[in-house]
Formats: sequence, structure tokens, C-alpha cells
Amino acid sequence: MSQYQSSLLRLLDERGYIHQVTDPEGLDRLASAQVIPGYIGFDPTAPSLHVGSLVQIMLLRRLQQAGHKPIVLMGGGTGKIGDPSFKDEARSLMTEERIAANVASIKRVFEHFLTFGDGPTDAVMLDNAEWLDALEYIPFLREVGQHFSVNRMLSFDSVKLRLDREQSLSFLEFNYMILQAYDFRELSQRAGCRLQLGGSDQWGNIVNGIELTRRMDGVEVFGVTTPLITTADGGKMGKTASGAVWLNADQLPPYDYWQFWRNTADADVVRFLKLFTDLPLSRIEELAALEGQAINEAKIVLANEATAMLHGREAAEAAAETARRTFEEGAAGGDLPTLSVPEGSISIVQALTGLGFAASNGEARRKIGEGAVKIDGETVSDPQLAIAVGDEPIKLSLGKKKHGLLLG
RNA sequence: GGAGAGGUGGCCGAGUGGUUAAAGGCAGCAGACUGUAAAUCUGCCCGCGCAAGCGUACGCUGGUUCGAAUCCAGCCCUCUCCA
Repeated sequence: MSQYQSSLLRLLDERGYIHQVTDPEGLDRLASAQVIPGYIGFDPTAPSLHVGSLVQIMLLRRLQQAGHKPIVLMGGGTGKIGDPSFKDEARSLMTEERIAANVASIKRVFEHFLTFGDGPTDAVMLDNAEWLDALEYIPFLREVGQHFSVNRMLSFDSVKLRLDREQSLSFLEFNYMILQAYDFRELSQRAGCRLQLGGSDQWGNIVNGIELTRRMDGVEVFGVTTPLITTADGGKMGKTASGAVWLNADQLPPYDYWQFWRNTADADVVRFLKLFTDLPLSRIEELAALEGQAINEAKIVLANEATAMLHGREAAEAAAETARRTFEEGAAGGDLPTLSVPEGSISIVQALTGLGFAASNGEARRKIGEGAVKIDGETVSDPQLAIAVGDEPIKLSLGKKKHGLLLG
């Protein structure tokens, strides 16, 4: 598969982004001949994207690195419907205000990964609410709806899960794939967009857009999907000790982001270095040669690079330093989460819940009983303990990985 | 509109009147072993409480009963077949 001529497909291929391509030869030719505007859609389902979307964001970055034009499509319109692809049940509908707020909040992340502007290969951001909101039902059905076969739509894998589970698939959601197809066609008209990228779960949606564009305009457009990025043990990637790995700093501090990458499984490190950092492949080869305990070096590089790209080099170094002091010296680094105790004293249970290490008082007590809780490295056995907090910060730990500081 | 099946804890899934805060599995958290890895073994896994105990919980609302996730009625929702 490495006989690609275009720098775009070569780059994507050697770094492990390619799962399926609709017409590899055709796309390869086009990518060698001209600047391709390519897009990925992001639905504003939350105030921040999480690492699950990072492959797609990196894909746009690679597109730009290879000399093409990334289009970030915010799903302000499709977000009002909700993509049912491979979902086991419908999500509750979001209000328009929520969607608008989420769009505003998500936008900022892309500036860390893409260069926006007016130049030929500068990234642009569009919102499909711009054209979807204005659609009129009957004209839309006549113009677009006639090109879709319900029989065919029902045969897509993406809706199978719902159908097999005998869960309802509402007509609203069923329209999602038509609207996404329409997006592609609209972007090809407006922006000369010739390529849609996406996760492997988007294959069906992408193919529909390609067919629609061909049928309506006779224009040939292309699709590329990435493999579903799972962890080596088969799970979806994207959990930390404290929950989802958000990209917005106000949802997940850089230190936690750094920790997420630091905790990558051995078997994933090389793959992730290729996907989520800009390190040259030769450097990644070197890191790949590490074995046993030395693999931790590669994980630190991964954490540094990935964090620097999103939060800046300074934040990455601060996180790395905090991790080094906390884990290697058993001391405490300044980037740890903190809880301020102005009263000068706090119960151990309150401190654990206050730092978010335990969800309830009961859980905090249980963890103490399990011998998982430490103050400045000393195991705590008394769930009644009151901690006196003075001028010196006190390090409170739950397990090996959750550390926090109590400040007076 | 008709007939049938069904809605249980984050998910899957047992449970048909008390001993059920509800089997089992998955996910998650912690301990041991390690390398802040994986695998494995062990423990925990609704909330409040030191505890005794209390409060919530099996789609919703009422009812029967000393006692209901389990029985009855109405409603909501889903699925299958029929019109």
C-alpha cells in the first residue's frame, strides 16, 4: 500500500491513519495534481472535544502539512439531530443554546493544531447550520431525498446495532446520514471540497455523500477513514483516572492530559507517537527500539509532545516536572490538583472527596480501609483522621496515581 | 387501530409476594506483583452514618397486602406480527 505517489497519502499511510479509501488511485492522482480542500465534521455534543476526536484533528493537521486545505465543519445543524451511527440508543436532544455554546467552546481547540487564514492552504471553519437551517422540507425531499434508497440505508452497519437491539431508530436520526451527505455536496459546491475524512464509523455517511455529489452534480469526490483507535487491550481510548480526556484546558488540566499519555500501554506507544506527535519517523524508530522498563522513556516523549501540541511547550514541561518529582522522588510537584483548607484542618474523608479522588464519603472510607490512602507517603488507616494543614502543603494520595495537595 | 413480547443498578442480564440494596458477567476503583505498562490473583463497587441503623432504587401514577422489582388498574415508551 506504500506505492502512493502523492505526499498526502504517503504521509497518512506511513503514520497509520488509513483504514479505507474510496478510490485510492483517483485520490492519489488528484492529490499530486492540486491542492485538495478536505473536511471533517465535528458535532458539538459537549463543551469540549475529547481524545476520541484527536485522530480526526490530527488528520486535518496532516492534510495541511501535506500542502492541502483543511476545512473544519462544525455541526451546528447536524448537532440538532444527533448521529445515530453505531450508537446503541438515541441521545437526548440538545437545545439550540447548548449547541451554540458548545460550538463556541470547541472552536478554540483547532487553533492549536491548524493554521487558519485566507491563504490557499490555510484552514477554514464553517458551520453546517448555515445551510441546513435554511432547508425547506419539500424542495429538499425532491432534490435530495429522491437519491436515497431506504432499503440501502437500512442495510448499513452503522444502524445495525440499533436495529439488532430492537432499539428505536427515530426518523429524525435516520435523516442524519442524508444531511451529512448533503453537507459534503454543499461543501464541494461552496468550497471546492473534494475529500471527506473521518473515523471508520463514518464510512457509510461518507460514501453516501460521495454518491450524492456524483448524482446531483456529476462531481467526483473522495473519502478516507481512519482505523478506530483502540487501546491494545481492546478498549476505547480516552479515559483517565478522573474521567474523559477532554481537550479544553478548563475541562482537563494539562497535567492530567500529560498523565493520560504517560500511562499509555507499551503496545500502543509507537502507534500513538506516529498518530499524535510530529516527531519524524526516524526518531520514532529509535524510540521503538526501547525495551522493558526503558519504554517509559518513549512514553514520556509521547506525553511531552502531545501535551506541547495542545497546551504549549511550557505547560508540557511543567507537567513533566511535576510528574518527575511526584513519581520519581515521591515528593510533590506544583502542578498537582489542590484543595485549599482555610480552616486549618480537614477530615481525611472530606479531603478525598474534595479533591475528587472519591465520589462519596463512603467510597473514601472504603479506600482508607483498603490501605490505598497516603499522606506525605504514609499510609492512613484511621478514617476519622483530621488533617492539620499549615503553611507547608500536604500531599494526599489515593493509590499510585492520584496525588493532590492540601494548602492552608 | 388489533394481537403478542418487553422496560431491573454505567452496560449486559438473573430474579414472579418476605431471607432482595437485588445473582452472574462486563466496565470502573484499590491492593499484591511490576516499570505511573500489560497479564494474573485478591478486595471493593447507591447515598448518609464510627456503628446500630436510616434513606433512596427495579418505566410513571395509583391500588391490593402486615409486606411488592414481583399481584391489580391506568398511563408512557420500545419491539414483532397484522390492519
